[in-house]
Amino acid sequence: MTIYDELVARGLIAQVTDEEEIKELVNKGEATFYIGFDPTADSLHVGHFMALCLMKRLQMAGNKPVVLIGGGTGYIGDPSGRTDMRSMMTPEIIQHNSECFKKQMEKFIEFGENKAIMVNNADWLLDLNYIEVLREVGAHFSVNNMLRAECYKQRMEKGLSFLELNYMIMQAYDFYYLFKNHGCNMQFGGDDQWSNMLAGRELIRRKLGENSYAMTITLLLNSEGNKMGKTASGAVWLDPDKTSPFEFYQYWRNVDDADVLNCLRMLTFLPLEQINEMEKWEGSQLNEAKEILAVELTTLVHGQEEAQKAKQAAYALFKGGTDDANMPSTQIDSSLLTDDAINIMDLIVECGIVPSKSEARRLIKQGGLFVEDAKVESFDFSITKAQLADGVKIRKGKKTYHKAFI
RNA sequence: GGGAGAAUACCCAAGUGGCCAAAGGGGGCAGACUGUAAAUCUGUUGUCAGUGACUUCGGUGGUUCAAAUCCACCUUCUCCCA
Repeated sequence: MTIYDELVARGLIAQVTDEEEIKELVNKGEATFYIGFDPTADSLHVGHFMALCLMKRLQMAGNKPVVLIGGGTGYIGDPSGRTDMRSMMTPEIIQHNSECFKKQMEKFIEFGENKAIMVNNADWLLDLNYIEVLREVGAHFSVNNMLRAECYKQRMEKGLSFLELNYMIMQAYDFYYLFKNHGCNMQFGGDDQWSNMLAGRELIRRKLGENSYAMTITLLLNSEGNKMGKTASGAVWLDPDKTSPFEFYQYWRNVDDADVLNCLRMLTFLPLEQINEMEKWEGSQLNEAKEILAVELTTLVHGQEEAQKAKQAAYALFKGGTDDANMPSTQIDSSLLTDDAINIMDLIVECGIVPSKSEARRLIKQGGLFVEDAKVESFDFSITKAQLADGVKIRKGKKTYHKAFI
């Protein structure tokens, strides 16, 4: 199976500008493609992960990836798919975030001579001269057309600043710049980037009279049509300090039945035959598929060792095993103890299991808090120093486990 | 530049002087049922202390015994006209 067919079979491709030509380019390994990442946070998340996987797949097929860090576009903020204005980031934060991105990416993509390269559009965008840009680039854009683009349409109601309107132009310029200076003939991105990508393609055509290509990746949605990789407390991060390997594992272990196969296909590197085999699985057997998904992804992101630890921790907690060494834990400072003991509510707030004491109170009242698998019945329940010395297993509801020790 | 309007808790959205910690929905959390799933049903959802206190309705001041609600100014956004 050719790489292009595989991408299609995995459901990764949303839109392409020219299927036949792209197919040939990619299959022959002749594409130099770029994907842009805006440094909006200090860690990559699951959404980025998909793009990285795609890069890896294409790299394995001989194509050359260009990672573009949006150190310059970060100054503007992409309005696509957003209903509110992005808050502006300071240069220091952008710089910091860019560096965090770079570190994380190095784990996935091979950089180096004739391999992937990484560029930062701050290097060329920040020095642009306004008048020059208007003449050289702005002249090629029709505001009428821009406003027709899907990404701006949604914002016509809520309002769109001139700053944000320029995001498209900056991104188009990026593509043009990379085309000219790095021979980059293709751009990939999330499906919400489609209009921006077409704009770049258009710019290249008008300025250089050359053809370039664009392709978007299907957004990872769950069966309800929401973006995946989001939890109530925010995104699922790739940084182990922001989302622990155990939580990461659990996130995937807990996806809806309806979404498992999709995730396996789009996110893992398992052979398609193997995944198709799982399609026959039904009911509780899907739990196995979820486990495979969780192990595969955790391995990719955090390494095999962490993945196994997470799996074992999950087994210990949910299948009655004994190994509880790998669950999330918090060390309690002895200064929090009074008379060598700590109240259970204070303890779980300290561990971050609940955000406030009121919430802790509620939890206990509703019978959702367990210490060493025994339900906590009273607000006065407390844990002694001796117990903490051995490590105390705390459970909130059915799925949240935490260990406190001293 | 002129005119009209909006800002409420995680989100959407009621509320136009005391009965407002603030309806309703979504989301979240917990319970039951399950397969660590979905759907469903129940409870809960500002903070701190056990039936009470404190802080909240864009910001700052003011009127009043009493303000999310009235007034002034500021900020941000939307719409109409130029």
